[in-house]
Amino acid sequence: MPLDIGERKRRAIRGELSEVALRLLTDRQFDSLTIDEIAEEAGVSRRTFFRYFTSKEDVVFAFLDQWAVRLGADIIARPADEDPVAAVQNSFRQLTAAYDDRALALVRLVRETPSLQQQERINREHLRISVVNALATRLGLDVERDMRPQILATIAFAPLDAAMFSWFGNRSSEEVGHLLDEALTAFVRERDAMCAAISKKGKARAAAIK
Amino acid sequence: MPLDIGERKRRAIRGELSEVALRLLTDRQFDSLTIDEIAEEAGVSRRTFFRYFTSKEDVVFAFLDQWAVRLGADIIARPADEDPVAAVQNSFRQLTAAYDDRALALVRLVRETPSLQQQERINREHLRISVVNALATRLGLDVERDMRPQILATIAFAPLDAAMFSWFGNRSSEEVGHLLDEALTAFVRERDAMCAAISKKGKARAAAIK
DNA sequence: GCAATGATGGCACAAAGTGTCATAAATAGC
DNA sequence: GCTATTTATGACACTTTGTGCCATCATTGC
Repeated sequence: MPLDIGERKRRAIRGELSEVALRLLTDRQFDSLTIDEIAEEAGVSRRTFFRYFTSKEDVVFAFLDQWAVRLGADIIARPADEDPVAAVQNSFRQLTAAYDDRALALVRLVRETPSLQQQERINREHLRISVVNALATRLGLDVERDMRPQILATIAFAPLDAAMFSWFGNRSSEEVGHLLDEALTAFVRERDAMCAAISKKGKARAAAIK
Repeated sequence: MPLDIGERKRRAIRGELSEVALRLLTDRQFDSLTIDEIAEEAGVSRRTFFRYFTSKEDVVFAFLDQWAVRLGADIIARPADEDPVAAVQNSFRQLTAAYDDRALALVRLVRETPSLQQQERINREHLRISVVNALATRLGLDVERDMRPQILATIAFAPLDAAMFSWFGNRSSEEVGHLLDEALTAFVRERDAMCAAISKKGKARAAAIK
């Protein structure tokens, strides 16, 4: 049974509302748009709006809904012998390829709206949690007791974070794909430097951390 | 001139307000506490409250005010030949040692209050940005153009994130210091595994990421 | 057809957060 | 010590968010 009818309808309305909101926002400040306005334009009541979205911020990110789910699935589906960090990064690359026009509108909004920056953080957190769970599955570890998936996910996400930070920050005019490339390059370089330092200093450094 | 008198006073009032708020919250839900109540208890008007805090969430984290600044300074002050990641982690260790009772009350609140979880995220982000800047200073890099400080900061923060995630999540009853130890152990293990994998597979893996 | 279930709209309401202005307090200059 | 100027506060009104509640309407099953 692929999505019962009710769920389909619900998704459609959510999509409709989010589309209306983004359209109204094309040349405006996020704060200046009220929910009453969105609701009226979409032909529903404000009360109904809040049955589909928990907050005004929520509606802007609606179209990223399924990302976390897909990313997790992709990671699990990767070849079992692939390095975990590489698996995450390759899966994520696929996902960013799906960025569409709405993403660009979104970036402008996020840049100039603190409350949307928060929402973006939540979004990324969801993505991260999804990655953590996927890695735990891959490695056969229990997320509740073992911190390794957490650690690996954070490390694998480092380039993504750097790229996003730049994109939503002072380099929003550049291609996100290009920024990600740059971040991955920096990642590889730092990782290799770190490894080189370790193999040289060895136990001395391990002791220093402790 | 160490802090003009006005700034001192301002800090004192902020501290007072935050203390009152935390006291009122000892056995209550965060949402059930109104700003009117805090203001009245502290003997100021609601309008004045909002001159010291930008939001209700803000007041809970007030006592962490200077952490980011201190952490950044600590990192810069570390021996120049110390490994960057180790420098961050050692500095952070010092900071967590300063966790006091208020931190425990805070954990309970954060656990059961979504809006505080957001604030906590923002807090951690500030900490991270502070680390990024400190690392850039240390390495003589420009944060605007070079992503390496970002990458390094994220990697160095991985154990912290893991520890915090557990602490604010399902292991809030344990010592945060202990959780951090555990995270650092996991970090070292994964880092070493990563390095070992690289030195073995070498270029094959670098190509796979690309 | 009819009953039950669920979605919607309208209303009222609490609370957050902001603009504005009058007043009180602190500070500087003389 | 007195006045002028700046700065913090309080009071009030206002917009908006988000929620509880209930009557109404549509959908579905029988």
